[in-house]
Amino acid sequence: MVYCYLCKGKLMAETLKKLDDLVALCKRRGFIFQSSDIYGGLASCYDYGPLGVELKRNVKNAWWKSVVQTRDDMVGLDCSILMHPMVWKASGHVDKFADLIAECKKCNTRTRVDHLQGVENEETTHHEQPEAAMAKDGLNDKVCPKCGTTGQFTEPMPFKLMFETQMGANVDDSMKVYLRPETAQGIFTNFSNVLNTTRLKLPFGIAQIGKSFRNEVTTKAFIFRTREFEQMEIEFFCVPGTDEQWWEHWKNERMKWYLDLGIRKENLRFRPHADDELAHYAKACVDIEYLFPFGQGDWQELEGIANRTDYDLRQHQRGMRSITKWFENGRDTEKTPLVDEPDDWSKGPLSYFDDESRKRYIPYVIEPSAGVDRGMLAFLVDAYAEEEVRGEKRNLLRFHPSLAPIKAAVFPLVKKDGMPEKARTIYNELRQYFTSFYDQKGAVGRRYRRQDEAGTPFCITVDGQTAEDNTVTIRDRDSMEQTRINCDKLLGYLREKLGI
RNA sequence: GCGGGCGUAGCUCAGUGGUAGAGCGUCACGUUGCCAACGUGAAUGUCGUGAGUUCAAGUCUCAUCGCCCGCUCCA
Repeated sequence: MVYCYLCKGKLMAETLKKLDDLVALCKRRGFIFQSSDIYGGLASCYDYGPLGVELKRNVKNAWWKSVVQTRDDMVGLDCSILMHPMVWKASGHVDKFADLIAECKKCNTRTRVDHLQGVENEETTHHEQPEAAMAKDGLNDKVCPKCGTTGQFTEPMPFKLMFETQMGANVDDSMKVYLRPETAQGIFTNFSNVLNTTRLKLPFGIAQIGKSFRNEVTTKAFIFRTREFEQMEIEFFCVPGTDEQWWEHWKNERMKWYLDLGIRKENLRFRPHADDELAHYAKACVDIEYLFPFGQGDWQELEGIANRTDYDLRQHQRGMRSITKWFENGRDTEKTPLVDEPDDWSKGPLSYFDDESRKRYIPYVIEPSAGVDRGMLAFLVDAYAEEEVRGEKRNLLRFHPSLAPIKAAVFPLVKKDGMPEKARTIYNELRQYFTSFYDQKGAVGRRYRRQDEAGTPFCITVDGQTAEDNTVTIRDRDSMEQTRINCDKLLGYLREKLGI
């Protein structure tokens, strides 16, 4: 009858059927608000409210603890959002994030030019030659994937997928810079810094959590795909040849993380990328997907685990050597080509010297890259439940204790006989160890239900018996059952149950 | 960007050209003896925004912003 996040016991209650119900709850309880709400909102931007910010922080902390604090082979990093524009040239984003899109005049469907199927040639519309792709003639033999009409396309138009801004207050003398479209590149550019300061040896990884920005063509479904979003990324550097086993390692580690935090197994799956779907840098990639309640139910990516090989470090070696060219081109990043890779690239400035094999090489990289916001959405969706209790509906969020925004709420049963004072004393002690909440207003039943909707695992109630034997009741969110415990043992009991 | 739906109190929604509403929630006081109790009272509205038509617009028209669904897109 009772669902248990530890044993994955059967869930009797109704789960979330449509996103709307969750959106309403998020607003009602202060998890997530529309950005700039009083101005009519700004599309696909969201703000995290009092409960949401706690949940989001808990998600990030759980990740950090899992991949950094409890491992010997991982360290953390926090890079700036603005980076040297040539970073994005080297990574390929400046070129690849300027997609060309053409619109079918017949059905108004927009399609990426390089995705259009034609009669012949496969690479003519590749990004390296935007001018060639721009030629409208090149689309005359292309077929619209929607309506099947041939050659009825508008001029290809470039889509800028990176946010641009200027650095320097003097507009005439300012430089175009980009808001990072991923946190990964900050890790690559600090690879040698970390190597030189930590005495780490391969294999080791660097983790980072932070905001990234992408001008997505379309956004989707509440906080699932937004243009400003937060990432949790790992770049795990390993000896070439061991990359496949480390890829397997991280695949399993990351899936386990979601399961350990209470997401139901049947709502998670791996989805390997097909060869033609792989990004330009990747040798292999698998997504961890969650069954979201968009529409009729939709498997969508939570996280991708990619084998990036030695692509990025090699690219940055080229980028480093292209800086002179960049100055010569008047700091025009788009017009500065990367210099060619020398023959001895494996001994370059971002290479690694292996003491055991006495060899120098560029490490391979496994990248588990997760979206904080969409992960949070998955935790919310999976925790959402509606139950019927004595003919009344009970809404609750069955968060794993370590994710719950509030760990414990403390109530006096009624507002008299010294109960509020005792309850406050308990509250003041608990709040030093974890987020706690005090409430004395209205009927105790109502207070319990309010905490159910916030996902608070435990409610502690001071009642008439407390004055006699110093015991209080602990009410469990999921089972609604109460147990009595001595106040002296309360903190220890809760810390054990909460894993804190 | 296309097509469909929607936007009225914190939430869910009613209101088809003539005084801005309900339920729930919130707050105060009273009551209280463990699951959204009860009584009394109270606060809360740019009717998404801006124009237009009209004696009169939440209601009709146009534009615009936002959300949901389906496409498209998601290196």
